[in-house]
Amino acid sequence: MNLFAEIKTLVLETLGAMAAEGVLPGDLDLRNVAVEPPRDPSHGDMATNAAMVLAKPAKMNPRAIADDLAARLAVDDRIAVAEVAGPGFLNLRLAAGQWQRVIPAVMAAGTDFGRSTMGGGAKVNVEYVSANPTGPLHVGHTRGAVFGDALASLLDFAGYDVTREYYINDGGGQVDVLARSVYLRYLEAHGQEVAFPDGTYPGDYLIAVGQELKDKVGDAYVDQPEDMWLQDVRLFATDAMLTMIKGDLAALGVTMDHWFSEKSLYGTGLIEASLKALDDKGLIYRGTLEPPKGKLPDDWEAREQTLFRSTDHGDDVDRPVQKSDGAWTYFAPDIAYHYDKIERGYDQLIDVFGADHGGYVKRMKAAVSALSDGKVPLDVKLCQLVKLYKNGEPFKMSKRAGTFVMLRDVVDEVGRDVTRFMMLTRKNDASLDFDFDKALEQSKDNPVFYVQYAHARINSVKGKAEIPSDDAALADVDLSLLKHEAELALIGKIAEWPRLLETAARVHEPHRIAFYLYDLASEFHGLWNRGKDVPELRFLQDDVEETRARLALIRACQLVIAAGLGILGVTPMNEMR
RNA sequence: GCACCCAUAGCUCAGCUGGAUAGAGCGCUGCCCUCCGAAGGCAGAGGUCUCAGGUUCGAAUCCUGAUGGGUGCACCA
Repeated sequence: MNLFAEIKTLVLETLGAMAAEGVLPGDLDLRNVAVEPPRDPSHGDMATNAAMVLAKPAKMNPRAIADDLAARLAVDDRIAVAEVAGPGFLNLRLAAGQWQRVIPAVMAAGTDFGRSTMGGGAKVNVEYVSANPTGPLHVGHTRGAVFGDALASLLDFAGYDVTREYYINDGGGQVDVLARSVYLRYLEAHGQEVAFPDGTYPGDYLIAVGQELKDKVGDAYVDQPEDMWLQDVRLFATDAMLTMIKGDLAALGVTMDHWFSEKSLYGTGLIEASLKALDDKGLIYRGTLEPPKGKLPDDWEAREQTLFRSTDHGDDVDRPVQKSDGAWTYFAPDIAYHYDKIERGYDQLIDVFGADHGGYVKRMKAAVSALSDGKVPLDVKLCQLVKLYKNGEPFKMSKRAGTFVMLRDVVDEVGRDVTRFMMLTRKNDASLDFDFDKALEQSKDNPVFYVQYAHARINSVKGKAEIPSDDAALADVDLSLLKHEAELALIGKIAEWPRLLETAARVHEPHRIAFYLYDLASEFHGLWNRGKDVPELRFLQDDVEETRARLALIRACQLVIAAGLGILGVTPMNEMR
């Protein structure tokens, strides 16, 4: 149940009736008509801008429309008062008992309350993480992993058919580097002294892989030429890295539906097919790019290449798909990969990248637009970097010194739930400060704790109640007993959930859920605190019926918290002592 | 030089795709804490939403330009 949607439907139907009677023109665009909570509660329960939005196209005075609409809406049982304010706002006050209806609706739906059909089962592919298979995941990947995973869950909750996907960059030169690095560790396992020249990965995590390679092949590759072992070691090493990455993701609670290998694009004709699809649209040509403006790279020289006319689809310059020696650029397999996604029948594509990949957004969108004839939208979400702190002091990390903070380090330190929630306490395109100490602090300034605490506290109250407090026992409470302004404020917040969820899903912003949960928890704690000064507001009363009504209220609150945390991938806590 | 992202309270940030008197936490000031969980509570001060134009009934939100910060910019993945 979504009260806002219900009332909006009522408004739209009423406008339709007015059009049918000739009071309003028949061909009005109603898409901008909104029914929203007013910023100032004294304005009523809901407000609609209908009269103001329609005044101009209808060539009518907004107040005239509003007056007529108000009179008609007031007839409905659910509306107590409809009054025109300001230039033509229509403020609605709902009849007694309307808000309270949300509570049995939550109780009946449980943590499925707020599930939406807005997605209509449309197929959406969310690609995230996609880190190179050359080492364990670090903090930067962690944010992308949490963001992508929560976004996928959010879309699922909103009625989309979601696929979570990881693109394995196992086709390029960096896996050769990985293989050589593992080979050095392999020699080391055989007792040789080795040095790690520039362009190899010196990380300790490869020691075990070198040992495993030794266990598998013995000394067969020792002192052998590279072309004899490279191919096999490459396979062995990327497998080991993928196992490691999957383990890292599992520690975060992330499970992919599909792992797509870049390597699988080669030799299968997929790259050729995707480029032919572009060629058939006249978007591939041989040409020479203009040198970039500003300062030229020292070794710049004009070269004829095979180019994709991405400027036809919104890019700034055309992009090479083939190097001058005929080999593919990295962009070519990316085109083929997205071509494959389109061919697999997705209605929408979402890519989650690190902010440092912002430069590729336009060309990827151009490719998808061209390949799908503009039919499949691609949304690219960029995640800004995470700055680590400890005790308020910046926690330095340096790639050079190898003191990179890994996903495992974070999860081991603060736990999966805290990691996930904290990663969503900021909009994806804003950088995020992550303080190891604050993340574990049990106080109001720690949003994870504050939300979890609300959930646990509700459990505590239920335990203290001396009457049955399970959901079945609370199914028939007298909701008219919930009438205090502080109780109605909590009910109102609960009622916002379905609406908030759809907004978050529409704009692909899971952080809105984290902020909402904080607000909801805050509303609950506020009601609790009111009970200090106003004993009649305490949840447990001598009067059984009053107690039951309040238990139902806070149970509904608890269920929405659990539903929201579920989307974020955070486990609700029943006890935090 | 170009593109993208960002600019909101002293600090860190929200702001429901254009709505009414711009919000929260921290910090600050004052009061309160024998009470269902005080790992606090209540109240208050604090803003030309970077600047200048524009669009309209109405702009923190959309457009243009400027300033300041971040990121990326021919065959590297």
